[in-house]
Amino acid sequence: MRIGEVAALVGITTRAVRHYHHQGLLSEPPRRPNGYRVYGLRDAVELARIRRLTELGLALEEVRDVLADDRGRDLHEVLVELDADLARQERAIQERRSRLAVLLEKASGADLAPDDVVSPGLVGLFGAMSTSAAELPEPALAAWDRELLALMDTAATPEDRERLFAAMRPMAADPDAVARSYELYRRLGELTEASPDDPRIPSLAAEFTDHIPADLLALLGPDLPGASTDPLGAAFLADLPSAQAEVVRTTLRLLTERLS
Amino acid sequence: MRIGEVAALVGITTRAVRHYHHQGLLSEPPRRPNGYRVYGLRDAVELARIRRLTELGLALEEVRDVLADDRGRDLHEVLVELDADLARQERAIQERRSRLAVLLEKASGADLAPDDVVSPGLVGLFGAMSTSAAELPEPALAAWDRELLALMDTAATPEDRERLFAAMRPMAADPDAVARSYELYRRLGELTEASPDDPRIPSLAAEFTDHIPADLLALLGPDLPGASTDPLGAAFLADLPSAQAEVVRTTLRLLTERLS
DNA sequence: ACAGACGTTGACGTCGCGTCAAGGTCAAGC
DNA sequence: GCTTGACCTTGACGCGACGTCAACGTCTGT
Repeated sequence: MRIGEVAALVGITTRAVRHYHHQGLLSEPPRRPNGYRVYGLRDAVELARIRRLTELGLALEEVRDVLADDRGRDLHEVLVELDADLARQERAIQERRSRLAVLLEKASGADLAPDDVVSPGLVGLFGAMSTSAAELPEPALAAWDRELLALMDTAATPEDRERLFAAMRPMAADPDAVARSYELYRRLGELTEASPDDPRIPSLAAEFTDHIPADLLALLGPDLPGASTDPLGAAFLADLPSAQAEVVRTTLRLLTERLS
Repeated sequence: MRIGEVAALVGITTRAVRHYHHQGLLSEPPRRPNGYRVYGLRDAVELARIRRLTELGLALEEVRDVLADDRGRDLHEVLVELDADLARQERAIQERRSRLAVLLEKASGADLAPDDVVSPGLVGLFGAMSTSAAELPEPALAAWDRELLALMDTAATPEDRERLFAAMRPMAADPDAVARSYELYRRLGELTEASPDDPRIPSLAAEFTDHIPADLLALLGPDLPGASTDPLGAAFLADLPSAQAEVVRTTLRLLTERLS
């Protein structure tokens, strides 16, 4: 047989056959005087073996090792390992699909924005908030805060997220609390052009401080953004107009005091 | 923030961040006088968005399109398509795992050779044969035939295989039939050194012909290897010593006559 | 002053082939 | 004999999402 025939017989391309030669998986067969390779049935059987193993997901190098060692022990180990690997992949795909399912379900009712691609827990949190705030316009700064939450969603460990979202859920589900949050954000928004010593700053900071529930504060406590050492806090403050940054700084100071 | 800080914040490598810049997923931020990139919170949020989408399995190009078009319709289509793709992958993995499971189960009892990596149907067929022939030594040519079967396993369509294996199973499960097969193979093996006009050839061919059940012959009928046109038959005969090839040729001729 | 941890650009490696490019070979039909 | 078209040959680049040097400049702490 010539290369195209043997390739068609085992259902692969001629390119793949030559590739296997090149990688040392299959020894080069004899040639006709014109240079054409001549394959026998043994080659076809060997190719079929290679193909079955690669279709299982073995890398070509592993296939080569298996065919070289040529006895079962080694193959068995490889297959067990492969099965574990496939199991991992399967779980990963299922995880992704479940996240997708949440998104697609949500999208069937409402419109879908790119920043909505977050963990199911956070989707639930946002859903609760938007229900609570059904009639209220959302202040720009609150939307920004939501983006920050989405950012945290990728940064923290799953357990941390769970606890954080659990602590926030009561607030998100309470229409009064959400309305109060929006009111505070609105007043913060009014300070865009204010000077850093505006008289409204201390009182607004105090009200923000009072608005944070004790359990949520306790949870946040250990790593309250010091705004001095960590780059996240620094970038956060650097992005805000100075009066607003002052409110945040004061609020953080008050919260730290409340913790001690 | 510098690049390492923003990368750590969203849980990716600096190389990935620069890659995203290079691919146009994220615009280049301003630089310090020393050339260092300076990132703000918006960049971190954007990176987190990119990361969430890529983790779902979107290609960078798709992510770029989604972020560019920036409204839900397009994203929704992409996600539906993605879900379908993931579903395909999941099925493929499950298929592979189920084949692996058959192999691993079999391997726990007996030893495992590379050529045993075949379809479940064929594994069952071989299992039935080895049970039927528990006490008999397997002739070398029968082993060779088994390899050919494994070869067909990859070549034919699943339905063809199913029917073929179904037709062969009664023979494989019948100890008398298997013993008879082995006997014929043994006598074929004795012809390795014989001349092409050895007197044992016609009778052996006749016995082989009689040994094939009618239903199996009917199934094989349409594409009985003519040994003239198709390369598989030619290679098969070319690989055999001349006397044995003569037996095969005669048997094929007799079978063809029996069909007409 | 110097070590060590950061940053910069640029380029090559990964893996299993697909896909040209630039030819040579062969059987069939004119 | 000539052409056409299907096959064969080797060699080299492309893909996708970065990892990993290399060769170098910059900042920070002791």
